[in-house]
Amino acid sequence: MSKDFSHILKAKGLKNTPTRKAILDVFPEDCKPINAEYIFVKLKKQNINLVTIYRNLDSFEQAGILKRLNLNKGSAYYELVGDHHHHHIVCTSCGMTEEFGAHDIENAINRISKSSSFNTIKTHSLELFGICKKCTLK
Amino acid sequence: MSKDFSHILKAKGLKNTPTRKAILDVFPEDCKPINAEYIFVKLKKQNINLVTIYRNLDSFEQAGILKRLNLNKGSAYYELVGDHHHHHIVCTSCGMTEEFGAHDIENAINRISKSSSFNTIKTHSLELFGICKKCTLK
DNA sequence: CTCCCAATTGCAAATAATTAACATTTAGTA
DNA sequence: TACTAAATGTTAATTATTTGCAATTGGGAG
Repeated sequence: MSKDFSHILKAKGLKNTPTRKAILDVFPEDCKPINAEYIFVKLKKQNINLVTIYRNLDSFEQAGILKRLNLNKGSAYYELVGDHHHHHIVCTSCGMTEEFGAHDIENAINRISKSSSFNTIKTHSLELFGICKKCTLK
Repeated sequence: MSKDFSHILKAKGLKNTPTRKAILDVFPEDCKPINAEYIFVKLKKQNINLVTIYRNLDSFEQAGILKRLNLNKGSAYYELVGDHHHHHIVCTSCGMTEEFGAHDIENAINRISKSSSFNTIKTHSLELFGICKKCTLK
């Protein structure tokens, strides 16, 4: 039961192609971040070109459907823009990620945005890096 | 009048080579982040190989002399690890960066680190992205 | 002070991630 | 149904970074 993106695409002036539907359907509801290669492998039966995936990830980010993350993993990871804003903790050993959200951090970021010399702050990225429990035991 | 890194290198078990001194001397005192290419160009008279720069940036990061940043710029930027912990606001139009620091954010991050399922949090990254005043006027 | 060796560097080539150019196809409207 | 801008496929180029290996060198042992 995956989300229907057709009306969102239309609203953003993007055509509703089978390829786009397939790519968006790969994104897990739980917001787990994935990269272009992951989508490519998942859809290899459908013979979708990797270049097309890159282009669409970019379009979807512009359209506000996806958020691009900096997880220090060598490639760009994306997640669905959901209703709850959150950030990630990344295990630098196994790559596992976990979400967190915190109102006080968002409030502080908003305050800093206002006091900066920038006119507009569009987005921010916040990631924590460490070693998860499983990797600590190894 | 640049900082003397020789004793820091020794303490970290790294040899004190002219190449390393030259690379570290390129880093501005004001913590402005720079990338490998920037160092390469600055030192082109000294004919230092770009590969050597990459290798040393990595060594210096391991040694805690440099911090690697995710500024969404396509290449990795580094800055000297100074006494004052801070973060960056990046202009997505011209690339200009500005620093900021905030105790409440650091406190919140420490609290989240403790409440996460991770055993150890080693580092974090926080960046704001927006449009600086100059670029807004264009 | 000299020798030695692991660490460092240079060089060439390989990888990995992403983007560009251009021809072909197709969604969605007229 | 026909048309056109947008989307896709294909191939090749670019950019950032890493790897393997041979040559060099910093800095301690003797």
